[in-house]
Order: sequence, then structure tokens, then C-alpha cells
Amino acid sequence: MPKSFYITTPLYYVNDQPHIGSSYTTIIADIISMYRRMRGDDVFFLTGTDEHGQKVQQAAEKNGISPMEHCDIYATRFQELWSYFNLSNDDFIRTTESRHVKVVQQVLQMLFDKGEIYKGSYEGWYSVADELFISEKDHEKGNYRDVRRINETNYYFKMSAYQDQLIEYINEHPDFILPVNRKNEILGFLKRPLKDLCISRPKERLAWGIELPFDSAYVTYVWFDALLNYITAMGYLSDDAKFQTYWPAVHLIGKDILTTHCVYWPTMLMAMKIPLPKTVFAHGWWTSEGQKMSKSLGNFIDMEAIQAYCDNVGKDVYRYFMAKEGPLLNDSDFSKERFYQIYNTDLANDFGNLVNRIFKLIKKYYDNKIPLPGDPGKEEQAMKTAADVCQNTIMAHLEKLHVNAIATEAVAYVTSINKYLEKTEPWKLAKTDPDKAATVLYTALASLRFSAALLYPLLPEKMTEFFTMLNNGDTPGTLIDWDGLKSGRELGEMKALFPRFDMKLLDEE
RNA sequence: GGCGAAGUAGCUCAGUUGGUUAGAGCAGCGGAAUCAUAAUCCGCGUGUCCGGGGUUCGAAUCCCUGCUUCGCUACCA
Repeated sequence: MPKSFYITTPLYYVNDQPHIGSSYTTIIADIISMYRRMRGDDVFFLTGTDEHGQKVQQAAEKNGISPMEHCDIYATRFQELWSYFNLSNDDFIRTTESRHVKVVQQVLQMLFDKGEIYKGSYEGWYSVADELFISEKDHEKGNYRDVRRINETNYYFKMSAYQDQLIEYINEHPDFILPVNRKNEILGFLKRPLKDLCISRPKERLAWGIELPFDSAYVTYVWFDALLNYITAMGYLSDDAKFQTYWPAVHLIGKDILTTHCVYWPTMLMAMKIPLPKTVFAHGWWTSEGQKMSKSLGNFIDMEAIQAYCDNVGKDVYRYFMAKEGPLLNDSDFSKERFYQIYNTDLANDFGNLVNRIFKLIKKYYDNKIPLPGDPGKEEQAMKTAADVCQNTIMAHLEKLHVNAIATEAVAYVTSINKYLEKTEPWKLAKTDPDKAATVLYTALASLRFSAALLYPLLPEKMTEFFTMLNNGDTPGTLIDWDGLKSGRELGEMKALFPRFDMKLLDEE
């Protein structure tokens, strides 16, 4: 029985274009999914779009289209980008879909019936112009226009009732909130009394949302609606077998939405009597030229720019770069210099060049056929053992979601193949001891093949090309046996997988 | 203001419970080699481990303090 594994990205809000941040989260989730599948796990990878709420309504009005038309346009942009990168998500959920809306309403009704949701009122300063409640201080400062005192009746979720239970849960489950600094942040947040969560908006203020099943004058607060996607997409209240198989999830999120995922969401689940997510992993942000990315600073990297880099060296390289250099624990800086630098050192110099040297030697001395190895010596045994160690290490990193360590590990193994060649010098042996040269080249190629399999989730297109060149009949995306290289088979046509990028071209851009 | 994290080679960072000459990758310099995409391999870092004080036989690692940066959170003018 394969182990099930459910991983999600946040549902991206359709108020904005996809950008480097959303692409990062989604690509990392894809990479984790692919390694898991490679290992034989039964993976479900979910992403999608969050489509209700005020900002969507306003943006649609501004553009003179309906909210639904607006959502269709933006949801398509996300879908197109994910398909541009060939991501392997098993589903793409939109919160406007009826399968989601229906279940959200059932959940609301259930919680209302159980008394988890109650009607209450709030009096405060409300800015009609900005359509939001403001604090006493903001009102005094006079930062907002058209402010009036209003008393609004709304529905509240008894979030405060779960405060102690949540704190206890976090303390007892060290992997629930990762990395650990985020966990501390939430525990700090929970030192103060939690308030109940207002989960409704009166329709006169906001119409674009899911109607409360027990009061048609209101729609659901957008976060309460959006968070539920993680279970509505997974068959909650619609496909119990599916839900039981995959839930609980690993949620991959950015640090900006930590509170919603580590306070709102778990307390909602507690009220529903559903097990909490296995892990909420909050990564950092990409910076650009050392600063927070912003359109006004002019250092914003949009997806068009990234696609231009991809045109130069291949889409896979962006995946690889995301995985290796991404802001998993801390923020990371994105620069095109670094992007091409990593490409050249890891991919062109280490892997690409290694492919060439091995293939050309085999072509020259063994008629382009994979040579038959003799008995392995000490060095050959070491290469094989190191392959196993490398694979195990990568899988251990995967378990901890330490994606950035995976590339480093795989490349270190590639480097060791280069070292092995330097030590054994098959180009000399070919003339003096052809049998030994055959063993060496076989070993080098077997190791290279193994490394390609390990790199596959990071570079799926490039590694597929490699396996085609190798012509060994391997299935990309599966774990392989080091000894599975078939002597006597003719190598396919060789081409440069990772042509070196001339850094001088950077100045011309 | 409170709470928390961080400050280690030019850059990005590792440094487990305090213990021998503080490490890796990249960049740089020198060399070897020439099978290969001027790629590869080898060699090269005496760095006030942010400053100051303390504990200890011994601290990057523990304690106090100061400075700087960042995060969360609260609040005053």
C-alpha cells in the first residue's frame, strides 16, 4: 500500500498576476511531489485560485466587467503559467466552483447548528470610501475619508474557544509549524487573548462571496471560504474515501499568510472535528537587489523577465534555481547574474560537460556502444556506494522539506564522477588497458545515469532529454538501479544539454 | 515598548550537547591535465567567529551588556 501524500500551495488571489513568489511556492510543491512519486508515494498536489472578496469586486467594477469574468481572466493566467512550467498538479480548484461553494455552505450550516458560529454586533469607525473598519487611532489621525460610526451585525466563529487547545497542539507537534522560527512567531501571537473571527460581510457592503446558508443577507468572509479549499478539493463531504486517503495535508505557504494558516485554519478544523494539517511550512520571500521587491522601486521581477531567462537556458533552469537558491528558511535574493552563474557552474560545467566527456570517449573507443565492464575495483565500488548514500541523503532532506539541500547533494555526486575520471584517466587507459577503460567508462556512465535520475524532479525536461540520449530504455521519473545500465547498447545522438551561457551577454540585456 | 531571530572568509551560508590548527560552495590566485561545453582536477583563506565584560583548564558555541539588522506584536506623541 503506497504511502499517501497530500501537498498544497495557497490558493492565489486573483487580484494580482502570478509573480516570482507564487511561482516559487508552486514549483517547490511540484518538486516535492515529483520526488515523492518517484519514491512510490501516492501523491496529490493541489493548487488553485481564491476568487471572492472585495478586491476582486472592485477590480471588476473598475474594468467594467463582471467579477466572474475578472476571475476567469486571472485564473487562466495562473493555469497558463503552471502549464508553461509543466507542473504536475493533480487538481486546480477555484473557489467560485460549485463543488467548493456547496461544501463551504454545508460547513457553515453545520458549524452554525453546533453553535460554533453566532450572531453578534460590532460598533466602530467605518470608512465608506475605503469600505473598511478602521481603528480608533486611525480615526483620530484622520487618515481616512468619509468616516462614520456604524454598528454592524455579523456572524462570528468562536475562534477564541480553541486558543488553549491550539497552543497545546503546537507544543505537542513539533512538525506542525515549520520552520521553527515561524512556530515561535505563532506561539508569541497566541500569548494574547484570541478574538472570535468575524466570518460574514453584509451584502450591501460586499456582494461577491458565498452566501451564508442561514442568512441570505450576508456572504462569507473570504479567508474562511478560501481556507476550506484544502478539504473541499479533497472530497470532504463529497468523496469520503478520497478524503480519508489523503487528508491531512502538508501546506506550503509564504510567510505573509502564516496567521491565517496557523491560527484561523486549525481552529476551524478543530470546530469541525477534523485532524489538523500535518505541516504548515512557511517559506520566506524573494528580494531583488537586496531589497524587498516593489513596483515603485523598479526592482520588481515579473514573469515576463523570467520567461526571457528561460528562453536563453530552458525552463528547467528556473526550477533548479528556485529549488537551490530559494528562500525556504530566510529571504533570498534573486539576480540574473546569480541565475546564470548557477546555471554555468552546476549545469553546464559539472553535469553538461561530464555528459560530453563520457559520451565522446565511448564513441571514440567503443564504437558508441556502452562498454562491458570487468570486475569492479575499489574505486568502482566506491562510486556505487556513494550513489546509494546520495539517494538516501536526498530522501532524508525531502522528508524534512529541505528542498534547497537536494540540488547541492546531487551536484556533489556529479562532481565525484568528474573526480573519478581524473583519477582513472580512461582516455589513457583506452590505449594501454582497454578492459580497464571499459570498466571505468561503464562506471562513470552508470553513475551519471544515476545522478540524472536523482536530478529529474529538478530538471524534468533536461533529464528526459538525457535519458533519450542515453538510450537505455529508462523511464524518467522513477528510481533506478545503478546496475541497470545495459552494456552493448548504442548511445543515442549526443547534443549539448546545457550549453554554457556567455556571461558577457548580461551586459547587453 | 514587549517578545523573538540573526550578526562567522569578497558573496551565500554550515558549524551538532563548549574541547585539538573555525569549515563548504561560489568568486579570486597558482598549477596539472588535454577525454570534454576555455569545461575538469589539484593546491592556496593568520578571517579581531559584531564590540565589551564574565563563567571555565578551555567558548563562534554558555551568562551579562552595548551596537546593528530583521520578524512578530503593542502603543505613545
